[in-house]
Amino acid sequence: MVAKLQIQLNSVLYLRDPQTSDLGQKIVQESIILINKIGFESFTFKKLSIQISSTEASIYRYFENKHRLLVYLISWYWNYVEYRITFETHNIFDPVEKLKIAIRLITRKLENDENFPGISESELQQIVINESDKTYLTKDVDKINKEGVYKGYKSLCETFASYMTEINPEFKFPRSLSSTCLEAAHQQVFFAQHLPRLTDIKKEKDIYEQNFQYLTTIIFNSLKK
Amino acid sequence: MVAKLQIQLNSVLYLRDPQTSDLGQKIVQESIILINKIGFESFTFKKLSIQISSTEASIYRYFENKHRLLVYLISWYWNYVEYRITFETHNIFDPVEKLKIAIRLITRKLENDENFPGISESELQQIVINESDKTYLTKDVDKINKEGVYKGYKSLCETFASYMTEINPEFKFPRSLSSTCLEAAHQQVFFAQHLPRLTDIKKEKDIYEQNFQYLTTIIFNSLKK
DNA sequence: TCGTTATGATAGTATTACTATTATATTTAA
DNA sequence: TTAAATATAATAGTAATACTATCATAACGA
Repeated sequence: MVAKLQIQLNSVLYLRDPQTSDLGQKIVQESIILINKIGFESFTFKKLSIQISSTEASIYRYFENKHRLLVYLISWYWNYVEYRITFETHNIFDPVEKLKIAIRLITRKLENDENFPGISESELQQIVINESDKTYLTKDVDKINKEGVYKGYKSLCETFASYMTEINPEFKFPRSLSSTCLEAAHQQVFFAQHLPRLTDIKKEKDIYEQNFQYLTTIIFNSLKK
Repeated sequence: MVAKLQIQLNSVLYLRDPQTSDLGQKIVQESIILINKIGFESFTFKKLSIQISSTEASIYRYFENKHRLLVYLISWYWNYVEYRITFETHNIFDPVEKLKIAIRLITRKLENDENFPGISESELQQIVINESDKTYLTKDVDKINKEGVYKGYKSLCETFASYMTEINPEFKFPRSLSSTCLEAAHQQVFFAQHLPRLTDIKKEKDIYEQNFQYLTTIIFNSLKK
């Protein structure tokens, strides 16, 4: 591939676009590593600034606060997943096939993608597993939702729902089933890693394959007429 | 009913049992109201102490920190739900019936239960919707899990799973489907309230009835042989 | 080269999440 | 009934957090 790709994100997600400067890219890159390492609660701009040999004030010029930075990262991830789905389902017309590809993509262990240097997709995926729900589980969901912050996730959810409706137009809960499964896709991995009694997925075997089997089972059974 | 009931919780959930003193009960009661009002992130022991005309230090004698208090509240809730399921399924032997009763109980809007004065079940249910995932989405899940903090939730999950296995012993994912649905039960309400494009449940109609229909559909379809 | 913009350096503030100490009130046990 | 134990209140203190503000300097672009 020759052309450079870039995930274009809604400008409400940042104060200054981190993709346009060295410091910005460093903030994104290193925040992924640091959040993964110490967890979002313990993560602070102060600690990050030390990591990247910059200052708190400089980071605040890019992101309003650490929650916004998390939303930015998670949003990048969902946009990336949707781009991958679009790419992989191109020229495929059977909705069952398309849905399977999409399920595979949300359950697969991500490898780092050379098309997007500076972002470690595999580490980012772990952040999605551990922290993504915190993007919306906040008292000001409504406020930041109005700004359009969750567009990427909604769009992905609608993509899934549209495949489901194609498969069975009578099915009454395509969006609910999509959001439930998008959530389950990372939740089940979290449970396998930390609370094994809440899942049948065994971390000794291939978590991702089992998760794919699980989601395929419930989705296609639910869609049966 | 004459006998007084009490939900007996694992003693690792508190430093001093709040059910044994006036102050303790006030802490629990008012924390439910305050967390609901301002959200868990903004909630502090300082603010709570003002609300109940006590002091921060006194609250710290009951709970190690605010996260533990949240875990206590959510744990109380799941234990309560399991008690209700046990009660309502008593003398019922058809697993399909039992599962339906259980689904009804996790999707129903709770009314305040006179058997447990001092706890507003309806407000607590809203906390479950908004904050419950934060009990385990923390860097020290493994540590506090070892202490047995999540026993109530696991037990409830296993109850659901056991009904599923009774219905279809070949079904491979009873625990996963149970945890997915327990999570979906509050997630879908949250989405209906704040991110409607992620769900088919409309907040204009009866959220709880729709949610019951949704979960019943996917559970029983998934369990079909 | 002048003006704009980005970054760094430094300082400051209110709040948070505790811990510690002491005084006082209440309960219980001998 | 009195002494001892226990619970709570009152107060103070600390390190860290989540910012905001100011100013100097470096780099960059027209």
